[in-house]
Amino acid sequence: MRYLTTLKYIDVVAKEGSIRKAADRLAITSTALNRRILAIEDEIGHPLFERTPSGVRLNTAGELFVQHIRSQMSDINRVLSQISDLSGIRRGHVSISSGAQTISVFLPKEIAEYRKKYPGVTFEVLRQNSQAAVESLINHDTDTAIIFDSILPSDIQIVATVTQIVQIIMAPNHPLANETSLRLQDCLAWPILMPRENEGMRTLLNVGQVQKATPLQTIIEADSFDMMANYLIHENALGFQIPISMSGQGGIYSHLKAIPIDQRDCPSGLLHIAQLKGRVLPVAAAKFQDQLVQRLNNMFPEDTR
Amino acid sequence: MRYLTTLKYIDVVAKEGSIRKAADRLAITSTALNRRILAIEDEIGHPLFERTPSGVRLNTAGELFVQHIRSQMSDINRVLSQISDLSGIRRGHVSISSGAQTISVFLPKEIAEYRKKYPGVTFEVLRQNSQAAVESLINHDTDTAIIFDSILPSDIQIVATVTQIVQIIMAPNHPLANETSLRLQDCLAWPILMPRENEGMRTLLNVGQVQKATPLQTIIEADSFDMMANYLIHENALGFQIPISMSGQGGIYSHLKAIPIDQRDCPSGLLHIAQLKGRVLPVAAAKFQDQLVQRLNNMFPEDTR
DNA sequence: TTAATGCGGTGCATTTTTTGCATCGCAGAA
DNA sequence: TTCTGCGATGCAAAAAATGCACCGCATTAA
Repeated sequence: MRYLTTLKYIDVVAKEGSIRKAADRLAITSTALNRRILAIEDEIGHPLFERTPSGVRLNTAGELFVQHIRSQMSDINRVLSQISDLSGIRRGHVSISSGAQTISVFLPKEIAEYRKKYPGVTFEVLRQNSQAAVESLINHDTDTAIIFDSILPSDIQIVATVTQIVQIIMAPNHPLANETSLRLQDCLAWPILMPRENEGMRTLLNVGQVQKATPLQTIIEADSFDMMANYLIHENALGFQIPISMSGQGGIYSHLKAIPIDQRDCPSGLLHIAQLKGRVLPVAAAKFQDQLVQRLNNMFPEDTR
Repeated sequence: MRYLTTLKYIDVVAKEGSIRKAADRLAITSTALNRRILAIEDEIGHPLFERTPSGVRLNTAGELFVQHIRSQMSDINRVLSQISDLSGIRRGHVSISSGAQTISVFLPKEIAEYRKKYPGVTFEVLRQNSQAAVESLINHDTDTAIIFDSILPSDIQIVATVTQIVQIIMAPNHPLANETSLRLQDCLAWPILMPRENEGMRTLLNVGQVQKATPLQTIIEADSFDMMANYLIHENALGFQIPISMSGQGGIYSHLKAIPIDQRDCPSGLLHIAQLKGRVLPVAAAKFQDQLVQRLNNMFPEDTR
């Protein structure tokens, strides 16, 4: 969209923090870019950038304006894809923030299924923790997010929620593999693979650890659940997981045993589908989000909120 | 905003229904305008207008696009006024749809009070019935609306609601002036001033009339409550009104007597403050709306919903 | 302290885009 | 039928955006 170029430019400058760098990336001269910015600042009657010796930085007005730009850009994309729909083209793009718990097994399956119906739709998947996912939604970098965390800021709209109990996973020949429920103290004797601090699940586990003062023997902290799952094949250790991560038929997880932690030791977590509040999603993203919500409802009918 | 000119042009063309007329209004040549439109249609890859021998008309894609344009335009205005706020200027513009019941006495008082605090804010008041008010909100022609009607479409967000009982108004020396409550049959003997069909109050009165099959002697149908109120000074007739219309200290209404209709004959109506769902109002409009809501709560504490 | 580097801003010639005029073809109206 | 008013188009003039060379300035490195 031609009329949006200036806005696009401003967005890039804001992101690069320097007019020259942005100009470079946009394949124009810094002069031209500089003048566009001066022109629009003049038109607004208020500067958008603070000039520093090392570049530029958005001031408050700039923050407001850039926020508007981003919402405008994603809205025009939505409108354009709706218009394409009219021509029967059915194309579009969906951008998703996903936590590590869902990105490996759950999400690929869902995307594949969606693309069977709409092969013209392209996807972009970002693996992000809760905080980064929220930021991406706010910046319009992603359309929808799958977040495993209890609380979300108020400018995020929760579209669906399921509760997920934390499970302990292990090799099928592990001595604990035949239990139906485990308490944290049962795990003291075994090496533990622990999710990293900024993962939602870690928060839940911390609750149990602090309350019970149970010093688990954490041998590995990782932010990749796949890595941890694969490790369990090689050592008789214990890892943690939530049901949705195990939902796939194939893969590593089908070789592992999952046993729920006793509720007294570790509260259940909440898995949310979320989007930016007040934003109208592009058709493709809205439909995909619908599919996710419906899938969660089907997979965990009793845990849906 | 320079980069919005093309969008503005499209909006005008859509409203005028003709490129030449629009060009005339925009003080440019039809050629230039025509080519801008062709260019953007080309860029979108889909026509926005249907060409007819007598002009142009939006097609479905155009409707979508124009909707986007309007929302963008009002959003940029919001952002700009926020930015002005940063400079401490405190200016802005509020555009209001109001029914005939509130436009005469209630609204001017509120606007005056608001402008005491923010003299830089300008106002635009449209007297519209329920349907037109809804349309104006959707088109972003107005920011907020005061609507006396029971049901509103789902794309309108109701911000506040008070119930308003219908009252019968008359000259203070009217034989019925000392009653504390009136039934419709009490009015049969007197000439009636009736609100017009598309007024919300008329709907309420129709309920009573149909149920009771009471043929009121309607001598004047009007869409101006002021006109009707003034008429009551000259003839011993009866009119209808709701409490909020009488709220002023001075004016015609202070010379008239208002007596509520018995609830069995005429249901209470709902007075809503409403805005377009999902829209972020400009600061000035948001503050004014807040003031209205608070005022209603204070005036009719027991009737607020 | 000085030289060097990298930043945003500016004057001027050049290129690109937009505009206006004259004109066409077309479809209803008179 | 002619006539009128509509959107579209070729072409030249006007306007806007761009690129180049260069400025002043602040920070950094020597």
